[in-house]
Amino acid sequence: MLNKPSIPKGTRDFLPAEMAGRNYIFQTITNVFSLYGYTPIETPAMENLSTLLGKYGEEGDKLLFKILNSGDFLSKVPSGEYFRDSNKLSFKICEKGLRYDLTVPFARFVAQHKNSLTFPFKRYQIQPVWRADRPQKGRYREFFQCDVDVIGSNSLFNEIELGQIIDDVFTGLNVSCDVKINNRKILAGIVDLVGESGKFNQIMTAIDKMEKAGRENVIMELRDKGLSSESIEKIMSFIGITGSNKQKLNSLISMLQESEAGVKGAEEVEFLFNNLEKLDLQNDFTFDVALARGLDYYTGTIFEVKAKDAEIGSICGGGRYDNLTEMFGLPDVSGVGVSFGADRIYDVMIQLNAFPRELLTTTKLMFTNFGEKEAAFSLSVLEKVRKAGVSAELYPETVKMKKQLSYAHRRHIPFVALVGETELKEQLVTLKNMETGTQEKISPAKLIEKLTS
RNA sequence: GUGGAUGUAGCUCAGCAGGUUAGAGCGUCAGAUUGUGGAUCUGAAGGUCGCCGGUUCAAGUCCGGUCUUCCACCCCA
Repeated sequence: MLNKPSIPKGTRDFLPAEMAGRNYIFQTITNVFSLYGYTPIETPAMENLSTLLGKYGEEGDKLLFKILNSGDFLSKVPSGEYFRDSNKLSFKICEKGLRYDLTVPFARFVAQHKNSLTFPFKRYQIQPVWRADRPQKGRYREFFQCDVDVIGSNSLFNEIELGQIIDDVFTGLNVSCDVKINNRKILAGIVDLVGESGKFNQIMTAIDKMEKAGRENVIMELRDKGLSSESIEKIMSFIGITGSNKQKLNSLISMLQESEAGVKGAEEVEFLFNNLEKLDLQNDFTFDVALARGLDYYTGTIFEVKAKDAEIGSICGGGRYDNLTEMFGLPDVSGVGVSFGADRIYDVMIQLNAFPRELLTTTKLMFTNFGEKEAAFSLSVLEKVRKAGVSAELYPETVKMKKQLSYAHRRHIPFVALVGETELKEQLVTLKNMETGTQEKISPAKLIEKLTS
């Protein structure tokens, strides 16, 4: 029995119409990346599991796709306990995994190739990543990330540049966004002042839900995690701060006086905003104390971008990581970068109808096919048209005009050249404008002139 | 990973309390004096009712399982 063809949960095929949109996004993004001097790299789809594990937090480890060892993978596993714990067993029989993001493989790449790189190293990387998450709208198991990172520089000018890149990309894509910025040092300072440093990660994931779940739920979650009422109240007084970016920063700096890290973080954010303000940015940049982000490796600035007019999670996110390459044997190299989620950006742009109409057009001119002799003449004109840089094609079969024109119509081909018996005799073509419906009989030279002007 | 929904023609959905040939709209294809699309009219094709199993004389309709998609949680692009 033949089963219906299918693909794994959370993966997708892309039709030509979808690829047009996706490539438009990739092109816009790469153009911006190279405009700022970033160069591309690629890394393998799979990494050694040891490279991936322990970088994304407990939750992240669970979401890694593991790859079963080849050959007789059970032969080396001691019998007994391993066969009662599938999680434990999985690490025994899987040495490789699919990458979960592009940042960790990048850190590995930098540590591995440090001698061939020039620092500060600016790279971009556009490749798919995989997460064994349960799929939902805007959440896939295979999706593309477009990463830009600078590594080997502590300067906050890198952060400013990333802010500009974010602004340029989304302006170019015609999607208006809220760009939220915070700094992990501020959060560390807060947790420190509260005296709950041991619960840093737990507190992070709780307060990250401020916007989505609301104040009450965050308080409840913190209580569930064993924080005292005083601690909770103190935390809430920090993350509940309101006002303009400047006002929030000012009050925060005074509240954080006792924490060196906290003040440092606030000053970094202040520096960032002071500089961003001077730039001509199209999107909204706001300082959000409740922005935490789940990934373990962030240590400084963190970014998160949401589309203003669409219901979907974040479409871009990132931050600074001071110790990631250290895990691969290269200490004291700080990096910062952001990742654009191409698939979600695509979904947003579909929702907002933000794709330019011309995307649908692949061929500008189609020659109709009236018969062998006429088509042969069309072929000679076609050659010249293409040499002039106009994408054009000949309808391959001699079928009814109705069918040929309807084909052109459906493919959004804007011009059709009708070459029939009379045109062949006169060595002319009838150029039809498919939008207005008007047509005129002109020479091949004139045709090219019209289409290239 | 936890909890909850969904699944009927290419698409969006109907299908009355289980009962004979499963419907509509849109789309597709073919025609409306043989060189003209997007409008109209006529007609046609197209469905293992997600899949497997069970209950029943009888299941798209009930039950169980499974897969998919979606929603919440978790987390994130």
